[in-house]
Amino acid sequence: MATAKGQRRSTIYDIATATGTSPATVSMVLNGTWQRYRISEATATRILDAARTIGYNVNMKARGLRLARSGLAGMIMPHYRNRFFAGLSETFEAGARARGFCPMVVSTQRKPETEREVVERLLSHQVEFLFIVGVANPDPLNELCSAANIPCVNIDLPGANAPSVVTDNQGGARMLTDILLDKIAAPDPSFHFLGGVAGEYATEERIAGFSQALASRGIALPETHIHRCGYWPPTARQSIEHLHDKLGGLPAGLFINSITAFEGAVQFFRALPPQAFEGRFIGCFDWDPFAAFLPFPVTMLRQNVEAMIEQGFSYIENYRAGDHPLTKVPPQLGPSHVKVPA
Amino acid sequence: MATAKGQRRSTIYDIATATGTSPATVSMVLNGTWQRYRISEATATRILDAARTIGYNVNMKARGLRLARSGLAGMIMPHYRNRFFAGLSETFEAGARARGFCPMVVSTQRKPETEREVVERLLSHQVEFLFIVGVANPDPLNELCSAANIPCVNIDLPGANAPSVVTDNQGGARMLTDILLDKIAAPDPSFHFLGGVAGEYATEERIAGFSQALASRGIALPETHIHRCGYWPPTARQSIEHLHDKLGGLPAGLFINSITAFEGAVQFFRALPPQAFEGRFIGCFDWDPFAAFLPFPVTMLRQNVEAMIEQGFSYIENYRAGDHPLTKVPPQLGPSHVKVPA
DNA sequence: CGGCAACGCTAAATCCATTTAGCAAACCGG
DNA sequence: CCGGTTTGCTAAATGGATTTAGCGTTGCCG
Repeated sequence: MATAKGQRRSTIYDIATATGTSPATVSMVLNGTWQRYRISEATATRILDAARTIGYNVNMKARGLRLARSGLAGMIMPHYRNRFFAGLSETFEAGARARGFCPMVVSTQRKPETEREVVERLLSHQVEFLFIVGVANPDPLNELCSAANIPCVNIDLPGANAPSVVTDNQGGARMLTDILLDKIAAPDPSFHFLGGVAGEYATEERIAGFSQALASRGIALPETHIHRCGYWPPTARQSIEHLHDKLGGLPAGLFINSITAFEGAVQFFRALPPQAFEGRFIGCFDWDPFAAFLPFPVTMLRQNVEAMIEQGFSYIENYRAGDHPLTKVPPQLGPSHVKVPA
Repeated sequence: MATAKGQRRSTIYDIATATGTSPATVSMVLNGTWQRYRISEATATRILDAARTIGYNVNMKARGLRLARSGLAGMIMPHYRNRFFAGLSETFEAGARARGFCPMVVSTQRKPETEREVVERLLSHQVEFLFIVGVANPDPLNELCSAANIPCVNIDLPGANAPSVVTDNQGGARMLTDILLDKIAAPDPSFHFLGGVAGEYATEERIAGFSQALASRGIALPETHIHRCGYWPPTARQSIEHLHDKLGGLPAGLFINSITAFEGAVQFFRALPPQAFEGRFIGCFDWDPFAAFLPFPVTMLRQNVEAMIEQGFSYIENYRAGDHPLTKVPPQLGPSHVKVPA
């Protein structure tokens, strides 16, 4: 890296020399603790002026080393390519800044090896706490944190070894399914579930909620109505296409497990004529501003990003090692639901 | 729970004590430079083992302080709420990691004051270089960097005081307009431009390209066809609504300046019947997977995020103070264009 | 006028990792 | 068996900010 070999960045020693004082005095003045140490106002002003004119900026490396406080707040997450994750990181950043930290958010593309490496890096940079978002298996990462004695919380996917905050997947799925059911006139509608990974926490929780809502209205849910086709859009597309061909049309109710699977479904839907959607109702457990305006009725759930992050900070602030509670935050109806005309 | 000592994090001194060696030896072994310093293999293995069992992790604060190299790569950007910005940060992160840095991306919500504060913070954490993305006025930020002697590049919006990488807005707009023109049968179609801010770099460049494409086919472009209604969706919505009412329908060609303005337009479009779009062609200077599947024909341009970031790194790697080139990266047609049937 | 406090500031230790200079012991050739 | 080299390691300085202990003055009281 061909960094211009110019002049060194200025230090408190430079200021001390320039003002004929000592580094200790400069430090006290710049920290605002000078009154406590009986530095005269004249000296303080002189130092402050000098600092301003040479454009001094603390070296957090040195400061952090001395104080064992880095001022860094860490977060890892899969990516930023949907509103849920984008919202989580922006809310986290705002929260961290409000609390006097510098946020450090790194995306890991859902690769366990990258996740591990990034966590190790963040810990070696001495982040003071860590939010772990959307990680399939947070346990090894939680372990790294507790070995380093750094508080952490899991967001979106829970773990047994750290406090966790997740969306109320089951309750949300029940709510979404009930909304779809309310719209449907047919007596015994066929409902299908699309997307997600077998055995994965969020998927199974949502299937449970979906199933409960159907059961409470006496609607059967054969295992064949559940299509855990993953999250990758092309796979989801293929899956819905197969289903459509088999049924000779769309099912009356379709519950789509995530915005990513929805992206795949939309790619198939656009080939269908408008009447293919008559009497059919689609729900998606996620929200996106454009998806909300597609040419067929979709009810979207928005996960309560703000509440989730707030709860995460609250866990960090009241951190007790060995105590691993789990909070489930209810999702909300997406803006589209409100605006869609009946 | 591999922590031997519950409280403090372990240091090379701990390892030295545990293995009956000196901190210097430990440092050499852990850095892999021990062969060069003639440390015996037996000692090296002993130290490595000890490091592993107590779960040692370098303190980058101390290391960075000594080496004047933090290992941190900084980036600031407005937000992550669209594919362009999300793509920029993910590509940046991958590039930084590939080069051995720990990426530090912070969003600033387009607030100049936050931008300034965040840059100061990143500098005080000694980032080794800084990518400045989508900042209306990068000059004061570039100045902060050069005062701290830290290389920086501007991405998306250029500045006169640092190397800059932007999309070829003018060329891209010309290309997009030409595509729309090719589709239109009418002899003298009316073309409108929607979105963006008067005087803003990208907006004016795109208007210039738009205007050139029209001019080269002899199509008039009165100033009243250009609607710089900002980026906020509700304003864009209102603007397109007014236009529609005035014209008694949509214009033959509509060039929308950004995905955000497009979001507003879509909110209005959905109230229109399908035939309102017959013979009308819409282009958007941005790409989104859902927007690409709306029920009317949209041609979307995808900015070449990968090439932009690569060019940014190349500027950093060949950094020469005082040299401030500008690269314009051509955008590409969004995936939707390819798939849309004629 | 001696003693003590208040005042205004500084020296030096500390945080942890890196690296140069160099020490003691083993070893070798003659 | 002595001078010289090699081997294997350590002491100590360094980087920048913080903080405790303390030093020299002046001012005040008795």
